[in-house]
Amino acid sequence: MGRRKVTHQLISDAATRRVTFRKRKEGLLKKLKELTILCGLRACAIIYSDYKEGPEVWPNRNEVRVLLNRLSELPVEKQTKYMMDQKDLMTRMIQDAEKKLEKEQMFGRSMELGMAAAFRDLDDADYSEELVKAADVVAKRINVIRERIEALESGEAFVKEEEDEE
Amino acid sequence: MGRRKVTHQLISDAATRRVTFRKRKEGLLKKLKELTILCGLRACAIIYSDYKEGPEVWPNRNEVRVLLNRLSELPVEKQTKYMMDQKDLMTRMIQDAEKKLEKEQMFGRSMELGMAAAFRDLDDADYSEELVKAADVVAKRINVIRERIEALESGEAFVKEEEDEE
DNA sequence: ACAACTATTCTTAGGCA
DNA sequence: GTGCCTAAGAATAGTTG
Repeated sequence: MGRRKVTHQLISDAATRRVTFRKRKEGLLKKLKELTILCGLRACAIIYSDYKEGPEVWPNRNEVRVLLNRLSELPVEKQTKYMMDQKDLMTRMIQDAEKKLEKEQMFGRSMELGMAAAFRDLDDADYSEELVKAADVVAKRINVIRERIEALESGEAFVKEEEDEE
Repeated sequence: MGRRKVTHQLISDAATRRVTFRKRKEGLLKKLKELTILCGLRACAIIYSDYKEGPEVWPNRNEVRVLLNRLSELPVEKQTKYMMDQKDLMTRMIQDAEKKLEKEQMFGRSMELGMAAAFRDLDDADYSEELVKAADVVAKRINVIRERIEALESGEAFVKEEEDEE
C-alpha cells in the first residue's frame, strides 16, 4: 500500500512499467500546464515511448511547431548557451547500461540510439575540457560494457525479449 | 510557512513569479528525467520564458534535434492521431484572459501570440464540430475582451508595466 | 487492461538569512 | 537576486474490484 521510494532504475516488469508511464505522463503534463499558467509563458513537450507509434506532443502540434520555429531561428551560440548540461545524460546512460548488464536484461536498439546521439554531440560543437574528459571516461566504460555483452551473448542464452509489446 | 493551495492563475507579483518559475522548472525536469529512467524511453522538453533570450531545452539540443527529426518524418495522420486535445488550451486561455481583465492586469504580447497559434490551428487541419463551435465561442469572447481593453486603455492609466524585467 | 483508493513519499510556497 | 528550511499539499506505487 502507499508508495515506496523511487528507485531510479528501469522498471523491469513490462506491465508495471506501462502503468507507471501513463500515470507519470499525466502528472508531468499537469505540472507543465500549471507552470505555463502560473508563470504566464509558453511551453511544449514531446514524448516518445514504445506504447504508441508516434510521439505525444503537448499541448498540440501547432504550438510545438511555433516554438520550434523560434528555436531554429536562433543563432547557434544562443541555443548552446541555454542548453542543460549533457554530462548528466551520459552518466545516466552509463548507469542504465551497467544495470541492464547486471540484471542480464535486454541491451536493445533504443539504448544504442541514445548512445549514438550523445556521441554525435561531441563531434559538432565546442565543449569544455571537463566535458571532453567525461566523454573519454564514457568511451572506456562502453568498451568494458561491450566486452561484457560479447561474453554474455556468446556464452549464454538468457538474453530474453520482453519489450516491444503492442 | 508550509504551502497554500495552488490557485491556478497567473502569479501577479513578478519576483514571486520568477522564483516559482525556477523552482517548478527544476521540479518538472526532475520528473521528466525520472520518467525516462523508470520507463526506458526518450523525451525532450523545450521551455520559453521571459527570463532568458533563448529557449531552455532538455536534456540537450541534440536530443531535441533527433526526436524532432522523427516527428517531421512521420506522416501527418499519425502526428495528429496522438495530439492532445487542444480545446483545453483554448478554454484555458479564455479563462486566463477573463481573469486578467477582472483584475485589470496586463494584456500583453504573449497572450496574443498564444491566441494566434490556437487559431492558426483551425485553418490547416480538420477538426471536430465541437472544436469549431468552441473556436466560435472563443472569437466572440475575444471581441468582448478587446472592447474592454480599449475602454480601459483610453479611460484610465492603471495599466501598469511590471513584466519584461531582465 | 483500467479506475478508485489511500498510505506514504515527494514537491514546493512562504519565510528567513 | 539566491539558497536553505519546513510544514501544507500534491503525486503516486501498490492494491483492490
